[in-house]
Amino acid sequence: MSQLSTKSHTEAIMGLAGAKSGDRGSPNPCEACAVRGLSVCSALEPEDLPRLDRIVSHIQVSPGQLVFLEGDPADHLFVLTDGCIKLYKMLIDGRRQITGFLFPSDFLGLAMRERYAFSAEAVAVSALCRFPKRQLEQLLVEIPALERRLLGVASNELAAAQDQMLLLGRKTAQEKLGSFLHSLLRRTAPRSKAQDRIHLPMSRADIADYLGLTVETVSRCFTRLRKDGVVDFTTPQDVLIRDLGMLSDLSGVSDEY
Amino acid sequence: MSQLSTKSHTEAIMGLAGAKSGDRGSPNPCEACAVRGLSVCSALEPEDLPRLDRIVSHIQVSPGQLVFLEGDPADHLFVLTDGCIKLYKMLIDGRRQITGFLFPSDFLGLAMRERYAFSAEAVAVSALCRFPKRQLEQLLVEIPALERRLLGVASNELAAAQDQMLLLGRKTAQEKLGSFLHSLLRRTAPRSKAQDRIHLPMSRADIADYLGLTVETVSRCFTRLRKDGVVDFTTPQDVLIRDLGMLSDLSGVSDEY
DNA sequence: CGTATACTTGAATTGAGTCAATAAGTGTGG
DNA sequence: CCACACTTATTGACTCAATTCAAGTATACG
Repeated sequence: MSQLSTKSHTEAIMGLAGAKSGDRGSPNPCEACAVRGLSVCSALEPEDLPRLDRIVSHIQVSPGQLVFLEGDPADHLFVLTDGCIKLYKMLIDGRRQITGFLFPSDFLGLAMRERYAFSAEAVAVSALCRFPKRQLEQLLVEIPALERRLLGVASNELAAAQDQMLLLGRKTAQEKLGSFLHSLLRRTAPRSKAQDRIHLPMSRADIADYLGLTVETVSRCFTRLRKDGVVDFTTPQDVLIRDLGMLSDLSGVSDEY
Repeated sequence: MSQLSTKSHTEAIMGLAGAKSGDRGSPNPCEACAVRGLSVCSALEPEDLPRLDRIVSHIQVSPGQLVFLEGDPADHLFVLTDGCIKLYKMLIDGRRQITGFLFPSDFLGLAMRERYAFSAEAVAVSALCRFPKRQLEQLLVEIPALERRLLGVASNELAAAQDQMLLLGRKTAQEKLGSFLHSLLRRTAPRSKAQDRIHLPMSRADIADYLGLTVETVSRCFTRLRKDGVVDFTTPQDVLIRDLGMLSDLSGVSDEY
């Protein structure tokens, strides 16, 4: 288990990244980006997009592949354009806490100083835009709107982190699962056709490590939610929400202001 | 328990704040501020300080008094200059999770959009500088270094939030207490005379709600740490670190990179 | 088609919680 | 200064939600 070694693993991806970047025919891919309007990039005026194109490269990662490892020099920032990424921290004995799942348009790389504070690993086949930190920092100076936007993203992430602390510290296993499904629904439903269906790209073990539980408890709680008529499973990865009211009650948060 | 009402409680303090602000003799108190070099204000050049003085007011809060309540309109940002503040979120049934303790020089008010995402309440008699959000945002536009600094603060807080998620989701009660003492030592020792003593301004109940435990478990774990020779208590609020090595081991984090 | 992997289910165990009592401070007023 | 009430912290006995250990079942894959 060399997961916590301080050796940089970012290089492993860089070759792939270069290849992928070179493959692209379009001279300004940012303009055609599917998540542009949703991500931090929306802070840019159309005429500024080429400046982003100049410093961006594109990488792809397969399930289980690392984007970076906790402790690696934090040389790059990312925007996830497709797939799903998990972020996690580990204790020396292997206990793991997943601190977040990223979905398309999410920004990656805020919680860092000189080195990444957590590891990032692909859950599904994923595509990311990669920005060299130095060059992006230069852009921040030139485009204040981008920095403002980044502060907004950080603010949202901090609020989400506090919700997760409330979940981890004070909710029951059943409530944790309910909250998890509820927040996934809010994040992914807008971009999906079926408003009452959730696809779970991550394993039960990932869900357990995100909620501070074990796989067995996750499985048991899912079964109970199914028996109570709150949800149903087409496959273990595909959830149908049958009673949104009950799910909201379980998640413990009355409603958003 | 009207703790979660959406009515603003900020007004209760504003009268006090005005009085306190008026009391001050100095025309530019920021210049003489004890925590200036440590807080976000250090991003300002000396010649910019008067601009901060123009929009700042000073408030004081007693233990148990609210600075603001979750859901209040987020009209102000703060810098803690003295004392200790706890931040928390609650579930409808009263379960509480403290998401952080603030100490002098800490910034308050990042995790918010239109409304505060958590409540802030004084643990000890505390003094804060209060900045109207609109006016501070204007300053951010004019002083890019301030915005850069704020992004750095947000980055640090996000990293701390992830450490706390690891603690809440995966550490044992004993490890939680060890980590808590260890991080308090790192935060407050540099500013204190005794490098091996920690003062705990918060109650056992606050510590429990911060670590996702009960008061009884906190008490039992403290007793065990004492019996194991890791710490000793002069009073229930004053801890003497007797074996820093053991404490570090317990906290589970090998070391900082 | 066999084998590894992921998920589910059951039985036994346990770490932390709940309930209850005691002890130690803290402050108030006589 | 002491007696009283009140809050905070500690300790003990018992309980339980979630974990651990152990099968079993389904699903994907070479």
